Parts: sequence; C-alpha cells; structure tokens
Amino acid sequence: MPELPEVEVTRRQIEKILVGRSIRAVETTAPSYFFITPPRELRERLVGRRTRELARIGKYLLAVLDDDSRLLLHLGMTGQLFAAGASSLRLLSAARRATLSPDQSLRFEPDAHTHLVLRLAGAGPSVYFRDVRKFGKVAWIAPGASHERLEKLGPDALGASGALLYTATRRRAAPIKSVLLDQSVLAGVGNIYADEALFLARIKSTRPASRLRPEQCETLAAAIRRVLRQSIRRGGSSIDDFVNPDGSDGGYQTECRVYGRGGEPCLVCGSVIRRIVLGQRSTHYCTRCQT
DNA sequence: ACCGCACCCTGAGCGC
DNA sequence: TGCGCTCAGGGTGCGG
Repeated sequence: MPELPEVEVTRRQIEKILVGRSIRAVETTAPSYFFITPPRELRERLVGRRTRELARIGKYLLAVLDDDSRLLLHLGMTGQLFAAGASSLRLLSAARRATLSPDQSLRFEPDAHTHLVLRLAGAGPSVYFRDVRKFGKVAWIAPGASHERLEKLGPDALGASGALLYTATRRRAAPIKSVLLDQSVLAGVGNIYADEALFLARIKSTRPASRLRPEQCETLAAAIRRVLRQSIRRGGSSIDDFVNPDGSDGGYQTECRVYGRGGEPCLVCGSVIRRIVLGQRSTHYCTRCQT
C-alpha cells in the first residue's frame, strides 16, 4: 500500500526517466473508475508534451508538463508505477507466477491491469502504471487550474509539526489514528506509518485525538517525520504489491515494529501486539508501551 | 464540523 | 479440484 515514502521513492526514480523527455504515445485500458480524465482526452492532452518536473504532494504525484498543464497520479492501494524492463514477481499475478519456469525471464509485459503506458521519445524505457484494484487515479489538470483532490490536502507529512497536530486535534473526538489518516490534516500518512508513528510516540491508537497534550503532539510529529524519512531511506515498504520503479523491493517492511505483527511479542517490552479494526482499517499497537 | 460507515475493485487464501 | 466466502485498504460521499 503506497504511502508517502513509497510515493517519494517512486518519484525519485521515475523522475530520472520522465523529466526532459517528450511523450511520443499514450496507451490506456478502457474508460473506468480509474480514469478521472477519460482515456481519449488523456491521449489528446499528453501526446507531444514534455515533462518539466515530477513533484509529490502527500501520496499524489504531479507531472508538470511544458504547457503548464499537469498530470495527477495516485497509486491507490495496489498501484505500481515502473519502468519498462523492471522485473519483479510482484508485477505478476500468482497464476502467472505459477506457470513461470525458474529460468524464464521475469521481464514485465503490459497486461490487463496496465492502465496507462507512456511511450517516450528517444532511447530509454516507457513508463507503466499498473493497478489491479483500480483504486489508483489519473487526472489531467489544465494550465492554471487546480484539482479538488489537491485543494483538500493538508501540509505534507514530512513537515509535520507538533503545533499543527495540536491545533488540528482540538475538536476531534475521533481516535488519533483516524485523524492521522485524514489527508486534510496531514498529507501522506497511511495505515502502516500511522501505526508505526503512534508506537514510536508511545500513544495508543484509540485515544481520542483531542486528549493529546501539546508535548505529545510534538513527540508524535517527530515520530511521523522520523518513520517516513527512515522508510524513504530504506526504499519504502514492500508488503503486498509495492515495488520500486526498477523492480526492486523496498526494505522497510522488516523494520515495522507493530504493523502486521498482531499476536507477536512487542520488540520493546515483550507483551503481545494487539490487532484491532479502527475505521475499517487494521490497527496494531502494544498494550503496554502505548497508553 | 465531525463521525462512522458503505462503497469502489480484484486476487489471495481459506473452508467445505 | 473447485466453488463461494472473506479480507485487504487508498479515498469519497453519505446520513446522523
């Protein structure tokens, strides 16, 4: 599940491929929920454009094009943005993995889930956007225009501050974990890093947000920044589908202290990590360390 | 303004 | 072997 670190790692790698090159051709699947801008219009808008910059806001990627229009990308839950030539088992369904002989090349060929292909001018790989569950999104934004999804976002979570968290949580009775997942408060934190940051800050996920004291907001903000930065450094978390644009796995999944460790012992105190469901999201915390 | 829930989607993994 | 069920969770949008 791509959150800020995975999107940032993706941005850094795709940037090298995309920036400065013009789009020669655009291939898409049929119109669907996935395309905010219909595929046909997307092709018309993008072909011939050159990418000037690849930016990130929260979990969104924004390709700034040479006519000042922008291409908005969101990886959703299972989105994979990668370079043609990447090879990873994560890019294949289990059915295809099963039929693969050990010596066979893993080089990815576009399949039914590859919803957007950008063919670039000159030498160098195409860029593929694959998304099995289609929770990802693609939208074209006209020059000078904005997009409602971007306008709703709070500040990027890498710049999380205690003051911001304190202000944002004053009238929120919801569990602090739910507030961290609210992208209008802080953009970029998802289920994994919310659990990890709350563990580091020793704050129980279910605690009503408004009950956090100023110093706890400071601690939590620092934990969020730290967890996100460390994950970026390790190449993100490859838990189910996430794969780096070059096909390699991230390394942060092995550093998770609570996420995905329900029933296992806490690495700090040894008591059993609890798994509950909060706001339809699996939530993991240590009953002794987090209060 | 805020909260909690249903919903969008598809493949994996399970029990029978 | 194979069906049908449940689960996973990004985000939006609804009713209370």
